[in-house]
Amino acid sequence: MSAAVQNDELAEDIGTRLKLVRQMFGLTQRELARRAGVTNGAISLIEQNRVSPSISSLKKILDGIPLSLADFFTLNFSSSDSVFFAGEELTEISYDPAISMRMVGRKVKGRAMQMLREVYQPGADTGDAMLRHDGEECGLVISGSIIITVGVQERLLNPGDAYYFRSDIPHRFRNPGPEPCVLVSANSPPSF
Amino acid sequence: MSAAVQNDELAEDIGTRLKLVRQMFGLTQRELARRAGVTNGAISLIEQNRVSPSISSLKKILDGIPLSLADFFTLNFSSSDSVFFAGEELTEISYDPAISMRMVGRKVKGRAMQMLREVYQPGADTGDAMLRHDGEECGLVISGSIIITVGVQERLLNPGDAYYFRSDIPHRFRNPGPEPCVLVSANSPPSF
DNA sequence: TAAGATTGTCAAAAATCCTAAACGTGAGAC
DNA sequence: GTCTCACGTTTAGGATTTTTGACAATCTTA
Repeated sequence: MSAAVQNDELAEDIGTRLKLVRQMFGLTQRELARRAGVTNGAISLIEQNRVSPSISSLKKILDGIPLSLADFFTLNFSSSDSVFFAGEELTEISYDPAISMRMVGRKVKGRAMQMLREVYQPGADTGDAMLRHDGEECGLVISGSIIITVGVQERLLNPGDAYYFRSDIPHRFRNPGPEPCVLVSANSPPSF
Repeated sequence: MSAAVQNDELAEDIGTRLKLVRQMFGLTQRELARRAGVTNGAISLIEQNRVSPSISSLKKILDGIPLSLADFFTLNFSSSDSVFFAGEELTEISYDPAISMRMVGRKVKGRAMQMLREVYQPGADTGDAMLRHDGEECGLVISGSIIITVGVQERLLNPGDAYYFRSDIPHRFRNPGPEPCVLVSANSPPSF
């Protein structure tokens, strides 16, 4: 279904920003309200910019995600932090994987990373219980194809396509095709 | 008088954070209130954590500084961002000025910088109208001594001592002593 | 089709924040 | 000393936010 999030060039207003963040984590107003210990009505009003929440309220809400105030205001929804990169965006990259990987997230501040080679057999699926952990994660599909879900975004990636996202956004990998999918991934900070 | 700001290892609460920021920019509650278009009472209550301000109020207040919400929550008051470095903290540094300068702010993310050699004659003073401009600024005293004021912090620096601060914090240099003061400074981004 | 659950929204009451105007303190000037 | 001024604090009341408890719209399932 890939209900692409509308990439407002700048999510300046708090309401839109909260809504984008909430959807990015796959939460409903009520679910987030339950976790945060506030009412769903409050979240509704805030997201419509009908009210300007107090810091304490916003903090409670973000704790339900969880996300720090600093991260909330720092989060950048502009396309330079985009989740997906088309294969042709990487055409000028050398075939050395270590180098091509860095190029995938070239607009993101450099960090120490560690690469992995992953193979998804036909039908493989990391499952409904979306993965979520600290750090950042990126990868490039080598052969076969795979459906990757990150927050509310979902896409079928073919050889040459790539991804880059924060690992604390719930994510899922599954291979619906008839052949194995091989991809090279990297995560930060190195955990293996 | 050097009313040293209490460096709470983590200024977690909004009130303390706002107070530190306000003092760092040399503003009184009333002056900030006037610039921001709120009342001084509101700022007083917020700084005492008697109320949790709404985002709109906090934004108005920060606009009076000015400082973005993202910067406000990101600002780090921990000692690793400290303003002053004792001379002995630099002892292991080679006598090459270009190298010693980078070591002064070694805990700060590296940035492109440009160095200057400055001489302050006896009585020299950059004046009451505190300097303020974009970028960052650091330096090391070579000979003589100088009183440097940065926000609410003030200190007499002797040869071997050094400083590092964000240039948008109001600052002032003056040499009350009988001999010229020579110091090597660097600022970022390069402006000369 | 209809029942049931889930979603986002809304109106009025309760809770919280912001303003206006006062107060107390401390530092200079005379 | 007293006067004056600037500072941060406090209080009462008006303004804004949050809760409570509903509502209609959209799915899911039978």
